[in-house]
Amino acid sequence: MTQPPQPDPTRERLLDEAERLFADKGFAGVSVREITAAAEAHLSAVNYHFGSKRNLYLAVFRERWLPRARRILERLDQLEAQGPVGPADVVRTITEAFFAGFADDAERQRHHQLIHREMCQPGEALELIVEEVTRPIFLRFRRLLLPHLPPGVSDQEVTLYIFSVICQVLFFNFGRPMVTALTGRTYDEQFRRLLVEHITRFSLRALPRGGEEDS
Amino acid sequence: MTQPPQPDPTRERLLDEAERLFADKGFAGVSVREITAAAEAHLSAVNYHFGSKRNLYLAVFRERWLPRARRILERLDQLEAQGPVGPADVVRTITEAFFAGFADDAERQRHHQLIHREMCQPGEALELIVEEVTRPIFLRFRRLLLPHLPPGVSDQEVTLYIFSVICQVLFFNFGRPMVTALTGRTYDEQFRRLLVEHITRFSLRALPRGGEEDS
DNA sequence: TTGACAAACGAACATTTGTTTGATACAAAC
DNA sequence: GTTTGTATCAAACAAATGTTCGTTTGTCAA
Repeated sequence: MTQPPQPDPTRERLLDEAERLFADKGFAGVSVREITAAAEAHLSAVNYHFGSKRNLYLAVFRERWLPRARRILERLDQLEAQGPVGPADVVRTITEAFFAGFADDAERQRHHQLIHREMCQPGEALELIVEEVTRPIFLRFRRLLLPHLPPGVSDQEVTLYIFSVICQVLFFNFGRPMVTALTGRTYDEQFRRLLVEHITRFSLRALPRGGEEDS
Repeated sequence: MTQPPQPDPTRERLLDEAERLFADKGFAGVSVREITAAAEAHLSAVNYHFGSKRNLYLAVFRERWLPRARRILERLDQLEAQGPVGPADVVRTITEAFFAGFADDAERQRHHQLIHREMCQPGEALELIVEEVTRPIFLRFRRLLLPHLPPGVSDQEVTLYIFSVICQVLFFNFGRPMVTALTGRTYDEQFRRLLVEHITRFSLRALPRGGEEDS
């Protein structure tokens, strides 16, 4: 009674294992045979279900990555729906969404590794991401923030501010190996809370204050 | 009279083209044949001079990437040598070093793409980078910053602060495709100056002020 | 001339690569 | 039963992969 939505088990398994392996080793670093073996599917299953290896890669973004990213977007919509909120709520919500808005630690890691790789080597997937996720996040962020900014702040300044907030969230997620190497700390629940706290406070202190802008 | 240092032309050409191609397409995305063709060298030249493809990759980091990164380090040493400086000078110097401390735009792009890829998929090269570059930068940054921080600030807080500054510098460099897609701006001289200005002001406003720390 | 050495070369090695083809199993529809 | 469509399978394809081998070339020293 609880399994009506099982459209195509092997197709789903292929997507799962492909996402895991693509995140781990990149597109060129994984072979179709490796994927099909991990998914316990036949070698030709990839070309049968997706047409080509590259199409499978794009399908991972369309059918796995984007839906997850849209959940982050929804959090901002929920925040916006509940009436006027302070800048602290805005920054904290978006930061927490990136750090806690996933099923488990492995999923969050895969998610960020995938976009990280795509930013390394911009392809068709990055256009999808920018238009469907990044730009909407920017729009909402800006809309939520504007009421709390002094009148003198330019659009450009707001854009750069948002970049500086988002880039921290991204970095502390996909720069994990470096953060761990330099701090010696593992990404346990406690450390994640600390990071959210830090990014929020840091970004709030840096909020454009207006009046001091010249040169 | 101007070419005494030419130890091994083809070896140098291999390193040059390998760096360019590895930065562009990643380790697995480039073939030895592609590298040797670009360097106008023989196919077996890679194995002759470096032993293997992976050794060539590591040689790129050791003989190209690290020396360049050390020049950034030297800028901090010069700043430290010239006596007491304010936090604005510290942040601005390190930011400018990452944005302007390269021969040309292509070199800066390659440089950041290489480390970006290595952070994506940590390998032997990342250990080199962390120990030889990242950690020393952190140490100098901390040393230069400490005199200007209120007494209540913890070591951990300083570490996270430095991360948040550095990650902006890195992001605006290797997140270029996304920044361009969202702002529509190209990375010309004017925009780079604007970014340095933004990161500096943003980071200075966010400087830990002490006294407000609890919970 | 001879010897020694580093570099480049041509050619091949055995794997691995993504993709294609044709046959087979199996279900539901007619 | 027959047909139809979907999924899986074995097998093979041509192309590309990293690496190795033996030879040749050029250069400097004895």
